[in-house]
Amino acid sequence: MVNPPARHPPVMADVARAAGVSHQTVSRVLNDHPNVRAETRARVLAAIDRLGYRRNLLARALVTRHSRTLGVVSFDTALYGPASTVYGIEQAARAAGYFVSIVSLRTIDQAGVRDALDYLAGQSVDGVVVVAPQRSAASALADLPRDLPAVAVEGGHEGEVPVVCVDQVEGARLATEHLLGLGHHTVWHVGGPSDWLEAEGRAEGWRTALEAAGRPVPEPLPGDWSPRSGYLAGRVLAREPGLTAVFVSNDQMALGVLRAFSEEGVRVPEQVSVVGFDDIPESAYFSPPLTTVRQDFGAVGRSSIEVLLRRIEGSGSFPRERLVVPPEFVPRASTSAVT
Amino acid sequence: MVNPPARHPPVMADVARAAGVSHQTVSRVLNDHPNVRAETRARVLAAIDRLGYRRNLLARALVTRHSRTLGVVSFDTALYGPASTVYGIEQAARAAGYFVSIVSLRTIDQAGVRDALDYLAGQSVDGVVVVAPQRSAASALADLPRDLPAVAVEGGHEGEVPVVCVDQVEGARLATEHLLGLGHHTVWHVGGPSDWLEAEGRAEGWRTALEAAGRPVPEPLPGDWSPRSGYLAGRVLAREPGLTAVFVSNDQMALGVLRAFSEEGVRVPEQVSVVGFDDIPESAYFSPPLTTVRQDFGAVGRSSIEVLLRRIEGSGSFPRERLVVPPEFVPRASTSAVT
DNA sequence: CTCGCCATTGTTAGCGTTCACAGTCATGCA
DNA sequence: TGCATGACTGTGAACGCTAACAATGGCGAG
Repeated sequence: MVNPPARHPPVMADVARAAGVSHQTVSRVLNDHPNVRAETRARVLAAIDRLGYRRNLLARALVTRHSRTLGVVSFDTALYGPASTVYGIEQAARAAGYFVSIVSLRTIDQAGVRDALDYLAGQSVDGVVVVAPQRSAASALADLPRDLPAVAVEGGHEGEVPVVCVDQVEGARLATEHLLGLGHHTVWHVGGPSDWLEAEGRAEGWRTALEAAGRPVPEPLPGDWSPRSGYLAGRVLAREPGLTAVFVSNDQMALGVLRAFSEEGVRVPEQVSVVGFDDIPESAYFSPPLTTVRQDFGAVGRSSIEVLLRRIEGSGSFPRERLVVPPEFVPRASTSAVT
Repeated sequence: MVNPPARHPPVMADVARAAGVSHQTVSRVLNDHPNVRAETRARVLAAIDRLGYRRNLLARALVTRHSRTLGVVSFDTALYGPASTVYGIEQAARAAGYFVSIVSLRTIDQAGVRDALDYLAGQSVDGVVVVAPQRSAASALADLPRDLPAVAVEGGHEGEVPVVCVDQVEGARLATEHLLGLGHHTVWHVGGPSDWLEAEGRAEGWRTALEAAGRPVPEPLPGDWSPRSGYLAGRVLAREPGLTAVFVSNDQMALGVLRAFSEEGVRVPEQVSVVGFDDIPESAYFSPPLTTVRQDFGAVGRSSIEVLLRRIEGSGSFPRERLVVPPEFVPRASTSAVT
């Protein structure tokens, strides 16, 4: 007795033989083609079930030219922001029936992003999401393969690539106006790395809010997102006479500022009010609990996939797009009115 | 004049024509086959370069039966631990020339893990890494498709699947012995969710250390990794007479404990010493900076890929494997000797 | 001088699917 | 009764690559 189709997992032809139909009919059943007799369909499904057949997506992708895989390029996904964004993207993509292939960059620069995109293109992804918060990364998107649908998250508006982002400027404005509303004469700022678009947007929102209120704009202190850089900035700020309010560009640095203030005997919020940005899970338990601005990473992920799939599945060209997700102000105990 | 191979990107046959050789020779050049004349190789490479040819990995995978893609299944990659682990895995996999396709589970249970594995198997991944810190997830690995190489990270020792993990028991022992060494009579414990293997290991290490020293073992307080649950536990602990030392199962909960102590007027480390676990980037800037136990997620990622690739690329069977990465004790300011 | 070997190259046949195009058969209508 | 119609099914040819084998030609050994 000849060994049937042992060794390898069953293929469509095996199912066809078992069901007494042609492989094409099996394909039709699998693809929900309408013109299949109910009885035939049942027989095929039974055979599929009996043999434990699973369709080979590689072969399918080869002929359809669609891999149903999306590429994601991101900077250091161990960080809270990128990790949350990628998580949101993955959830949305899988819900839409797409696989997600990820490339996480250790350092970000134009060449790195381009290499990553090349790498993914070689894998025949149907499209890519680039979490490109740095100016240098954003510019790598400008010379993207013409036929590879892409969307940038938190990116700049270079080229034709659509962008999904949280309104950083608005978030910073909310934070700054909150502080001004509490009676603070002006607000100091600890910024993020200069080539990050998010840092830029937050600084811009802070500055505009101050200018709109006709207040002096202090020289911002530099930071690199790390608690340590916030701590260093905090040491400096603690010695600044007349300081009553600080807007820090992210929560981790704000933690460093709080730590420095605590060491220097500056009481928060009694003497100085502090606002952060991001609302990481820890912020509500800082000492004191940190007033901050929350970003809805889930919404960003969902929107970016939505935009991307529209370009992949829809045909024709699309207008330059820029989708802005609103931030949410989260008041806590690190801010108070001037007495 | 006939339009050469426009429209679609060039394929191997186009390169062959351009170089005046057969497609098989092009294939040989691409695969570094030795028997190709240097001059021919150069001509082919020139043609590849000129046409901008990129080999279609899908077609290659179809015939070689190797996709050079690894699947990663993980629980909520927005969390620090899983995010760091997945980051390490991705770095190691890409360095080895593999793509990484990720499935991030919102909730974890046996069915979820099995579905994820099915999903990935359907994509013809060459192997999977399961970041399965829960008992329920680990058991889903027991009935894995026989022919799909797999490795569990932080998993149990069910089935034949090799495991890579940080030595949680040892880490907890280090933390507990550190506290006992400072003169504390006993150490309280805030634990993680009961079905997490990491929580279990940490509780075990804590308990054994106490028992080995002949000290009383207080009833551990329950937690769910969140700062909030740590805070709630902290409220209870603050009222515990005679309490001088607490080992908290992760840094986020430790933050909650610190917050509760601060609110209740319990001074750390003067009155109570606190030790966490994980060493998240924020820990060094808590008030006070947190003594904790660091896990080397990069090493875990590298090791898991190493083990997995050995099974994919090597042939034959392998012994049941369990690779343990040592933790590192990080002393900071939240612990001090009993006065 | 002839044979066999080896380096090099080409030819053919898949991998497992979908697509395009034919068939077959029952039905409805003239 | 004949024939167009539409529902259903089958056949062959891609998709772009690698594997297996065949063919070619140059060279040294016998």
